[in-house]
Amino acid sequence: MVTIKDVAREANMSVATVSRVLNGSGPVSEETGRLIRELAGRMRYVPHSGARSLITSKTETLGVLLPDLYGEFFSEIIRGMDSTAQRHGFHLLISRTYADKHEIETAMRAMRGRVDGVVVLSPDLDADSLLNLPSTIPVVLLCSVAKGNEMDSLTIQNCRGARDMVTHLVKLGHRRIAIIKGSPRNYDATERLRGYRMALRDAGITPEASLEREGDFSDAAGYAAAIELLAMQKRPTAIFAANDAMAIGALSALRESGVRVPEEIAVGGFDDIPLARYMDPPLSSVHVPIAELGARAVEMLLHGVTHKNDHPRRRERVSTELVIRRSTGGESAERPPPRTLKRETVST
Amino acid sequence: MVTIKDVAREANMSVATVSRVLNGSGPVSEETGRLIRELAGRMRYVPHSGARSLITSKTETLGVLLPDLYGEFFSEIIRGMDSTAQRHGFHLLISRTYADKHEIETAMRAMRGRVDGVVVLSPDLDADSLLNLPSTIPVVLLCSVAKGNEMDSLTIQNCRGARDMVTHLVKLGHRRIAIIKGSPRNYDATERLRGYRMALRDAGITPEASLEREGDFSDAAGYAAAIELLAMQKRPTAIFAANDAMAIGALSALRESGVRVPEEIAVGGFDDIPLARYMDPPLSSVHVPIAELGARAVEMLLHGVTHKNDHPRRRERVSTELVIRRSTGGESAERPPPRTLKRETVST
DNA sequence: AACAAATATGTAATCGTTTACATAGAGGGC
DNA sequence: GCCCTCTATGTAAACGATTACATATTTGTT
Repeated sequence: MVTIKDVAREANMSVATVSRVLNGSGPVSEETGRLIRELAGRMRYVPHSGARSLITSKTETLGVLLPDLYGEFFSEIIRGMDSTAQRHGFHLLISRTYADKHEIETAMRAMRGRVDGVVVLSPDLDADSLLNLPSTIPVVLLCSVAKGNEMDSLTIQNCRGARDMVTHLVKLGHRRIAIIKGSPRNYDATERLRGYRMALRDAGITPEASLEREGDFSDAAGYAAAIELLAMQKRPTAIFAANDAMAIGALSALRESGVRVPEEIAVGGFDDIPLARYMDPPLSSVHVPIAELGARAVEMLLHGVTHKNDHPRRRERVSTELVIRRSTGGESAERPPPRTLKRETVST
Repeated sequence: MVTIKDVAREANMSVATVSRVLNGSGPVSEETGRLIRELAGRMRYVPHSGARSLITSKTETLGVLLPDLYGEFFSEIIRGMDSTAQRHGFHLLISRTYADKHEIETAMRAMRGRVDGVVVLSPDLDADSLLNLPSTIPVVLLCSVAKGNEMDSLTIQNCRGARDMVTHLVKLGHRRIAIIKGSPRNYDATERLRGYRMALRDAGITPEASLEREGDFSDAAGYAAAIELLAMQKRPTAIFAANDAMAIGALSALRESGVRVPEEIAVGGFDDIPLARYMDPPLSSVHVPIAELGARAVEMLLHGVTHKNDHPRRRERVSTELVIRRSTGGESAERPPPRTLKRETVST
């Protein structure tokens, strides 16, 4: 593997000069510059980033700690992060962890010397507390807000989004609106529940415990909860699932039970995953700009990395948008399946 | 940031001893070992991996070069890679590129000194040729087979999978079976086309150009192709889409046109993405074990990395499996939406 | 003509590790 | 008591870059 020394020898120059040419630091004669650049190219010299980061104490790499989550959310958030990072010349070191304190801590240490900063996605409410340990590198906390500590955080406008959806249902005349909740330990889930209750109160409706069903963001949970709701004497006329996966599970339960959506029961989800529009009926949801979330997290992190000294900690929130389709029967329903997709879906 | 020197000073020992303790190399007294380990833990010492990799010339990191692809495929393959890598104590450095020669090459160099090996997912047939440059580190080529060079490759059993699906359609009595193709520059697409033709020939049917429609793996393309097929005087009785996204697009075109599936036209896809089973009717497809694909790629790469000297190049292929649901009306149709999902879908 | 300033280049220290080699004391066999 | 072999530790040289400082050459000012 060719090193800077090899190039220097070949060019009859010192390594310092080569380094200066390649980094554009310090003065060099035009001729020397050309020679060395040409030589370096021909010899396929690429600086060893480990060596470089050792002396500059910069790695130009950002760490990403993600819980073991699946599907569209994962890929979208990485896309947002990577494109932003790449635009700034940074790489992404990705690590999946279980969202538990110990694992996160282990992963954090493993990143030492490899990254200039870390984005931690920690929807598990417990996990954030340990993160209070003063980290030596900048950290951005995603989908969770750490209590009174020293890192940036970025969250989804969960409460507002849920409130919008439920208010939408209320406007359609629904009074008995059920919710299929997420895990009580999940930050997003608790916020969405808060928004649900808020919207009901806004409408003068008293939240009712029997209409709040446990769930865990899985489609199986959505299915089970829907079955339970159907068994009630006083059925709800609308169901708000705290995420689309559960909404889809619920839809399939309703279909099996011969319940018409939205005529007998309206269904709304949260996330607006791509398949939402392909459901039958197409699922109304709360759109979350996932890639944007990732992009913004990296931007915040990069600011922390480059302005380490003066970087005021921030708490931001990306906004959501209500997307009305046929599953809630709203008047302004979106047209049936769109012909063009913003983004191409590539199979393999 | 605490270094090995700090620990050594605190322990009144030389850095060599500390290094030996922490790496379990060389002999140390039990007492010294305990002392240093305890101290290192308390001081939160973590070795600087850059420095370490400089001297050992190992990074314990694998690079992953992915085209800008979306959705489930991306996250699943990363999952498979990461879990395997983690099990071997390796990290993943992920970079998205456009699948073009220049970009791939740039990304490859940027990885120099950062990784011990690279997995390159290069479905674009052109891109593989440049990869022939003798890379200094091991490379595993995914979803593409490089011509007569020196890297491992791992592909999907595309041809066989497509053949199985089409044969299944033939067995149901179909004779006029259309295909919605992928890009002719895409390796998976061309192989699936090959499988389609093979199955037809096996059944004594002559492939017909008018039944082979262009597509690009996007749902929009599937929709458009289906519309075209419906406009033919002699409509096909079955459609095989080269991936699920196009199959879903086709389904929605058929629904809009009031064509019953599978009674009037049967539809089969490829990939078996998670939403396939939620379609109406549930979509028959060819299951691709995506996570496994990623896992196997990393395994091959790790073998190349650790047995650098004697590592015979291999060409492997992961097998697919036909999944019959209602969209092809096969007799042994899978039961309606499964109640439990192997993997939990977490929203955020 | 002399000297300062600017330009081009080289020398060597440094970053945080690992590790080959050196050293020193302890134990054992004769 | 001598030598050999362990065991435990220290010393210092790498690894491949960057960069402060030194040096030599050129240019410009007076």
